Amino acid sequence: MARASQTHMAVLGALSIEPMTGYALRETIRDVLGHFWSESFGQIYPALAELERLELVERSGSAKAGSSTFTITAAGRRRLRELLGEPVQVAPARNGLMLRLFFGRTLGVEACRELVVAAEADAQRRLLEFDALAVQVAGETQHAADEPFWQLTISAGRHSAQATIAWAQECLAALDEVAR
Amino acid sequence: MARASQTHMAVLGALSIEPMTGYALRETIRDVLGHFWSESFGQIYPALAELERLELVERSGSAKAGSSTFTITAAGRRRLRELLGEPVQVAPARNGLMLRLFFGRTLGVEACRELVVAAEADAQRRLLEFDALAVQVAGETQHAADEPFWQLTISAGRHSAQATIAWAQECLAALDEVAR
DNA sequence: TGCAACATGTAAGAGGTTACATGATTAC
DNA sequence: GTAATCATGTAACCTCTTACATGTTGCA
Repeated sequence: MARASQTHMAVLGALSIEPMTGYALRETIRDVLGHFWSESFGQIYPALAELERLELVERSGSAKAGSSTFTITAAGRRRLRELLGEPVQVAPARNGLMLRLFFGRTLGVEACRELVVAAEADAQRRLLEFDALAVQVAGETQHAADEPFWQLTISAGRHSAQATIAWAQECLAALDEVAR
Repeated sequence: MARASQTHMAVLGALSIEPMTGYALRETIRDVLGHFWSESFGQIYPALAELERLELVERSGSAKAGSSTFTITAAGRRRLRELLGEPVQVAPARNGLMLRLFFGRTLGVEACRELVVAAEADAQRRLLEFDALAVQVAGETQHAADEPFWQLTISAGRHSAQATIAWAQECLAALDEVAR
C-alpha cells in the first residue's frame, strides 16, 4: 500500500464534496480549507495525475482541450476513509513571532509591542471572517450532513483567534511593565 | 546581504544566551524553544559551519577532538538583531486534525470524538508543562533581563492550550448532537 | 569491558514553493 | 481586440528530516 499522503487526503476530500477541475480544486482548498490547510499548484497537478494513475479519481475531458473535471471513484472514497483514519502527523512547531519575542531583549521592547499589536489585529480580522463563514455555512442547505463538522473547524479558528486576542492584551500590559 | 534564514536566527539567538556545542544547541532548542520552534541535526551543523564562515560565530576546540564550543561574535549579534527585525514569515497552515474533522462525515463520528479527546488530553498535558516552565523560568536569576520576554511565550502557550481545551469540550457536546 | 550519552558531520530523499510556459475562454 | 480569468503542467530550487557513519568520554 502506498504510503500516506496528506496532499492526497486533501485532494480526495475536496473531490468527495463535488467533482471539479484542478484549478477549482486549488481555489476550493484556499477558500474553504484555507484557515487550516494549504496546497500549491505544484502539488495539486502531480497529485491529480498520480491519483488518476491509481484509479482513485477519473478525468473527464482532456487536458489539451483546456479543461478537465476530476471525479472521485469508489476506490477513491475507500482510500480517503483509509487516509483519514491514519494518525495525525504533527508538523514541527515553527512560530516566528514567538521566536522574536523570546529574544525580545535583543529585538527591543518597542519592536515587540509592534509585533504583538499586529498579531492582535490579525486575530481580530480572523474572528470577523469566522463569524461570516459560520453564517454562510449554516445557510448552505445542500451540505447539511457536512455542516456540523465544518462548524467544528470554524469554532476551532474562533477559539484560537480569541485566545490570541486575550494573550496580546496581557502581553501589552506586561511590555508596559518592562519598559518602565 | 545574505537572505534571511530562520535557522540562523534560532542558532544565533540560542548562542546569544550562552556559548555551547552543536549538540547542546539542539538540546537547548528542543527543551527551551521546543513549544514553538524546532531544528534538526541536519540543519544545525551546516548552519554552524556557514555562520563560522561568515564570522558570525567562533569555534573553540577542533571538531576532530570530539567537541568544540561555538561563541557568537559582535558581528553575529548585529546579524541577529537584523534577522529579528525582518518580517515574520508565516508558515502555510497545515492542521491534520482540522482536515480530518472537516471530512468528519466520511471519517465517522466516533473517530472524530477520539481525535478530539486526544487533542484535549494533549492540551491538558501542555498546560501542566507550561505551569512548571513558568515557575522554573521565574527562578532563574541569571536570566532576569530575559525573563519577562520568556514569560510572554509561555503565556501564549498557556492561552493556546486553554483555548484547545474549551474548544474540545464544545466539540464533544456538538458531536453528541450529531450522533443522536 | 562494554554501554550510554556526548559529539560531529554527510547523504539521500521527501515534500513543498515559486516561477515559468502555454493556451482557452469570457467580458468589456 | 485585448485584458482578465480560467486552466494545465513542468522545472528549478529550497528546506528540512531521517538515517547513517564515525568517534569520544564517563562510568558502572
